[in-house]
Amino acid sequence: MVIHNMIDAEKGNITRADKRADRTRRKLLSAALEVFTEYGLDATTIEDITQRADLGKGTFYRHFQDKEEIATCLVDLSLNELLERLRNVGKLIKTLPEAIEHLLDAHYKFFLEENEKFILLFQGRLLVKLERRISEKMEGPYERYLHELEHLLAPFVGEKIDPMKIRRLACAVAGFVFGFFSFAMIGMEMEQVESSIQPLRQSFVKSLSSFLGYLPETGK
Amino acid sequence: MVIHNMIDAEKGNITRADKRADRTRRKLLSAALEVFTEYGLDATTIEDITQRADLGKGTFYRHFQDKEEIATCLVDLSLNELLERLRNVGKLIKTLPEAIEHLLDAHYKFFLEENEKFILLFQGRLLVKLERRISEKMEGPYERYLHELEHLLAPFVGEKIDPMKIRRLACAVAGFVFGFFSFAMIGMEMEQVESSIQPLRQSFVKSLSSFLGYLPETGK
Amino acid sequence: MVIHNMIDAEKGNITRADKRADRTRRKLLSAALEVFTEYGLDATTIEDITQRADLGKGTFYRHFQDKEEIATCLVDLSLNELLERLRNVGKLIKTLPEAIEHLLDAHYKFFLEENEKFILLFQGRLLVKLERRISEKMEGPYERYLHELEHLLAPFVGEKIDPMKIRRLACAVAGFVFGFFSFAMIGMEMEQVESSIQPLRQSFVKSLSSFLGYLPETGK
Amino acid sequence: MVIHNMIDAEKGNITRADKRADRTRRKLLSAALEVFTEYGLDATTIEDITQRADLGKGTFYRHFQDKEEIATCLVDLSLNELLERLRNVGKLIKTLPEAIEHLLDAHYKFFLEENEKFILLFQGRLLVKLERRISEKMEGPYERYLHELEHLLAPFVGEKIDPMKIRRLACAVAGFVFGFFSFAMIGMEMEQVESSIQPLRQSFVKSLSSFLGYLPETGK
DNA sequence: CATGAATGAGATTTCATTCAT
DNA sequence: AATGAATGAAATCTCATTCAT
Repeated sequence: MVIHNMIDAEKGNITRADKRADRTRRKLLSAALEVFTEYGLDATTIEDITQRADLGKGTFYRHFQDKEEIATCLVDLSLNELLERLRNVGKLIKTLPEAIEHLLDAHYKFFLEENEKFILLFQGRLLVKLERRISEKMEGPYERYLHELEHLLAPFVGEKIDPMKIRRLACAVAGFVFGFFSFAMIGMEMEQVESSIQPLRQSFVKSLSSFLGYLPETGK
Repeated sequence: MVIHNMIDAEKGNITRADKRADRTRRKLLSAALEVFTEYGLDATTIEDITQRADLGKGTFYRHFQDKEEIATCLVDLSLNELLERLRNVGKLIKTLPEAIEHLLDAHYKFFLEENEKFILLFQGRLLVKLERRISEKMEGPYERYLHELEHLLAPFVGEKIDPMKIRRLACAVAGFVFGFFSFAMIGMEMEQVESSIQPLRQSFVKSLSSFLGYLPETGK
Repeated sequence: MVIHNMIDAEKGNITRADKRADRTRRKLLSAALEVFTEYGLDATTIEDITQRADLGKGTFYRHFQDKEEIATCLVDLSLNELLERLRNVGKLIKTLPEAIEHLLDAHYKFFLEENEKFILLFQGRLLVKLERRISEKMEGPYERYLHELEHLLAPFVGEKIDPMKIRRLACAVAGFVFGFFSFAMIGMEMEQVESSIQPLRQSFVKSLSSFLGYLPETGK
Repeated sequence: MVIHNMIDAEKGNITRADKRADRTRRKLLSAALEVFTEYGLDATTIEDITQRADLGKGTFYRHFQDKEEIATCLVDLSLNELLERLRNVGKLIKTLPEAIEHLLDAHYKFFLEENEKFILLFQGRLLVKLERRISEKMEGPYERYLHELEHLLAPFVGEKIDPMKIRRLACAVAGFVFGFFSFAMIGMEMEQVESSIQPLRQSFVKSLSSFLGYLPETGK
């Protein structure tokens, strides 16, 4: 640590080396997302990742401890991105059906646009219940995601509502979108998936709203 | 197969050796289901399976080519079991809502009773989109399952209905149950899952029925 | 486990497979001793060992967890062999000088005959103070060896003697033989080592005896 | 080395850069001694050294070719330090027992005061017999050390004495101190080691003196 | 038919060394 | 002169698969 760098550090400056390392880290993450989607989390080797990133094998270990860590990191990033969209309510939302509709919309748009991230999240979901060691790190993000879903729905539900009911609602929303997508991907082409979800979404919104005791007349 | 056995076979006799082999095969399948559920399909080794089955490692290869084969076999068996229940309509069903309700019921009862099989099927689902090599064998059963779902729903839908709509319906049913379960398993205890799905199911039935243009008054 | 084997097990029989495994284990141990002596504990790779033993790389891991384990095992075996010789007092020993002489003799004969084992034990000695993780397993044998030395010397020392003094004596005996050998091996040819230790031994015996307050006249 | 520095060098000047480089080199040596003692020569990585020295990894290679070189360098420095003490005879020494006593004293004081250096020298000793590649560089210092020991002892021994006997004596002195320390470190606390060597030393002096035919009466 | 010891291909992981800054 | 990110050779280790018994 020469004085020059110390000054940098004090200033909170980012050195050139830091920038380079950051670029490398991003290259690894993006390569990993690609190959995880193509070959599957388990089937992917570290070398698959570094080769795709056009980096040396050893470089991976400078940035991540193991495959698990990069996977958890990607799941976290992807869920954050998804949550960002969920939070980002464009038009004014006043009623519960509107809220549910927005959440479903945001999900399926995200999954359609970021197909790779959907596949990653779907795979990550699976690991949560298996391999105890991983789930500790991995379960966190999904828990957080579910909580946030509840948090986004809560304001549109009467305060007297059983919190358990909101949790069910959140599971239903998340489960429906993930599940439908996962099966639609077997039975249909990508374009069909897109056009299929639209009409289903509407009836799903209605049924979930009424499940929470929503009466269209009153708006509550 | 010595000549002795061939003669037996010709006679249609089942030798003692055959019975023993069959018992061994079943032990392997049941052990595999257990460990696949505990450690995950990929993380499970052949030795995990044979150890759980209290058999020698070599024995595995006498009955299955590799892990893939036993996994596909288990998926197939489990889906058959599920389909058996779906087909097995107890009470008289006349309307579409009744049909959907029955399917949802049968699914979630199966998943609750046979939790291990749900986890297996969920894992298998995943592989279909990944690891090209496996999916060839694995995709079949899921396709068949989806077809059968459509087949079971078709009679309750007007003939003029777009077949695509039925496919969507099947995906929605399958997706909803799989997805809801998968998320419910993070957010709730097993007993809560059970009590949670009940009320949701009803509103889901309604929304899917209306999606297919079902009018309660007419019963069509 | 077929009935046949169960009977074997009950009888305490050793199956043919067991015998084969045992032969392999011994091959590994003997190969490891060789290469550890030639290249050094640290410089030796697992493959060096298996190649020397003319076995597959994987075979090593059937029998030992890692290099550490096989090294500790060898140290243990070698120390046992050495201790066996120490215990095995041929001629009648009545006085302390005779006892010390016997111990020194037994040591240096062992080291001359089993040069490889000396080098191994010397290397192992080193590890005890380093790499905490290893020392836990490795320290045991050397402790035991030191204790046994004390145990062998005790009867020839008056009971009133401070136990600390016996410990010092044991350290002196062990230290002298190990140390002298280690330096003699730099400065001399093997034959010279042999002829060198003889005269030194005698004066060493005398000095150690007198250190413990032994008076030649009284025999105590 | 830019021209500017060359001119300085010609002038015999020491530039600021030179001083800085020297400080860095010393930091590396002292860090290496520490970690070699803690983790062992082989287990230590270059990064362990530079991290301890709070320097960049690349800096190491500016000062030393590899781990071997810094290790050999440290062994050499430590042996020089030890030899310096051996040469530095405080009080007048006239007889062989006095000479031996002084040498033993100097050794064990050095080892007690500079415990790290003892561990290093002990490790280095080991490498001499192993790892052919290293020993070439490493053997030198130990040879030199042994020679110097002989050289220091020679004047107190009759000229007619077989030079082989002196070599044995040197080996015995070095071996005893190294060996005793190494075992004492297992069996005792550091303070005990200190108090233990004192009485042993005296009887050892006597035995070695008489081994060389020294008769107390004559002083020769 | 059942066994489990042996195998080696291939994955993970470490670390000495280089090099652009 | 000092740095530390990147590298890939070489080590460790796992596990599907074979095969003699």
